[in-house]
Amino acid sequence: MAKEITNRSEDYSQWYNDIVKKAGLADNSAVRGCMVIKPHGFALWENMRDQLDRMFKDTGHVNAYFPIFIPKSFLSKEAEHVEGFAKECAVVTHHRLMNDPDGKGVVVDPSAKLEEELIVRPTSETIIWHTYRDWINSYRDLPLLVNQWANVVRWEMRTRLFLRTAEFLWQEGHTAHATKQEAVEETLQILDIYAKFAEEWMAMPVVKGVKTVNERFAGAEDTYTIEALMQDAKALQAGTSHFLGQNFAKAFDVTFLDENQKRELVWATSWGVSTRLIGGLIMTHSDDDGLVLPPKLAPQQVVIVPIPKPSEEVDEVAEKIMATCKEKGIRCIFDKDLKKRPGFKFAEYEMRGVPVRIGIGKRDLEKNQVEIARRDTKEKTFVPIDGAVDYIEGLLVEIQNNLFQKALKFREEHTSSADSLEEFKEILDTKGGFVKAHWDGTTETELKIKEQTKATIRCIPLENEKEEGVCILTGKPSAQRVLFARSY
RNA sequence: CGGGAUGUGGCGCAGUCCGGUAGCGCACACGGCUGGGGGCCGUGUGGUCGCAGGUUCAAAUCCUGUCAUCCCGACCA
Repeated sequence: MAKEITNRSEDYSQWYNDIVKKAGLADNSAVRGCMVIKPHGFALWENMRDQLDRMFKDTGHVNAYFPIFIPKSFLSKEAEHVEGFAKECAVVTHHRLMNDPDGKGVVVDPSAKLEEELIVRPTSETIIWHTYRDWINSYRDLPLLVNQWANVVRWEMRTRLFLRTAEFLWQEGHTAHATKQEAVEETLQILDIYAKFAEEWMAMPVVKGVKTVNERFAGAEDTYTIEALMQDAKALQAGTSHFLGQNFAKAFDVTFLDENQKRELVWATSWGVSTRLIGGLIMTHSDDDGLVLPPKLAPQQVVIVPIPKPSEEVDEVAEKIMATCKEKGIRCIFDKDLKKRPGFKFAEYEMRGVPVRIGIGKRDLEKNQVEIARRDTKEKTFVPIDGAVDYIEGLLVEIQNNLFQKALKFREEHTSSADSLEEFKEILDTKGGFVKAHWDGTTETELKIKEQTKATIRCIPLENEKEEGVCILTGKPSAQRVLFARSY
């Protein structure tokens, strides 16, 4: 098969592409900028989706579904919002095809032009707030806590599998509240859910913070973010939660009567994470042998490989282990494929990121043991058959923790402080990563720093210590350091 | 959208400069030998050379256009 993966040190981008393709996560498609998510990649997404969905439901949210098409006029209602997306919208202009009168194929029927063009949703704020106007009349209708799992389209110039595609899958939550405080609390609650999911499920450490004016979502009052650091020391925005104030309530005239019979505008939030998380997952843990997956999200947690091939004795033990795994809720498969040899299978499952591999051969059975190999460290050990599943149960937890600790250590080693622009540039050009530095709080300075260094302010961390200092560019006073990095 | 590179069986590539009717490795099929980290030998299947025009007796090769992918930049989740 000779499926070689480019080394990270050689060409990081190519390494990433190789992992995506050779681990069977996704392929490019016939449509520019769009990808085919393959079964292995989709199974991963399903696990992520299911867990997030549980977390949303546990905090009182419900799912709904809104149309993929948005009337063009809706996007004109909130000026700032539309400005953020206008450049990357797909537009539907016609609703019928016809046979080409000149010969082969089909052409757009010019007589089927739409009265009003439809925009393929880049995000659903507008159509949802148009709908909320009908749903909300009284304070008794609030809060309204709705999420949807959907695809969206943003016509990107430059795409990369999972990280930035023209069409992607995501969830978008849209909530309406009676008070500002409640909406702000909702925004932060979701940020906490995202952070918890990233750290406890993806084993990907994140920094929670608030975006600068320049970096925040079009139409939001505040954008909160979770920022992760990839293995090439570039930052990845992994999820955002927006406090929208009353901007959409005003634009779509969504009001309610409060307890005092007074008509008030509602307060809003929106928040989302996307298939981009899969890109983050890959770049946080994987190595030169392929994908590395955290056990909690891995489609298959354990694979049993018979050595050198299935036999009655081996099968019996394997089936027993499978059954015990199933009882314990461990996802386990047994590869009985006769056409592939063990060495091939080892390489293949390493490529696909299966956290634990069990090898069972005649020699093991004689000693009443199996060989257990872990994907994260490549360590192998022999364990008595009877205790194998218990051992694996503990091992999966250990792998999950190890991946998180390893990633955390990497982030800590790649988080620096800079007190001058020279030092700042020096760090970015050598080790990269997050750089904590003082900033005078203006967009102008932020843009100048970006121009000179290609680094942007990823966020102002929420758990930030106050520290007096001076801006590394202008020397003006600053009350705290902010987090800079070059990013995806 | 700017700059650079690349499109040749499923995958990776050679052939292109200097035009003569397509080749290698892997994969795949069949047979045999094997068997604890991507096996070996043999026999085979599979390609209108990204697409569309043009030049020519003749085009993978030369010319024009176009599409796609990758890398770098601007923009964004």
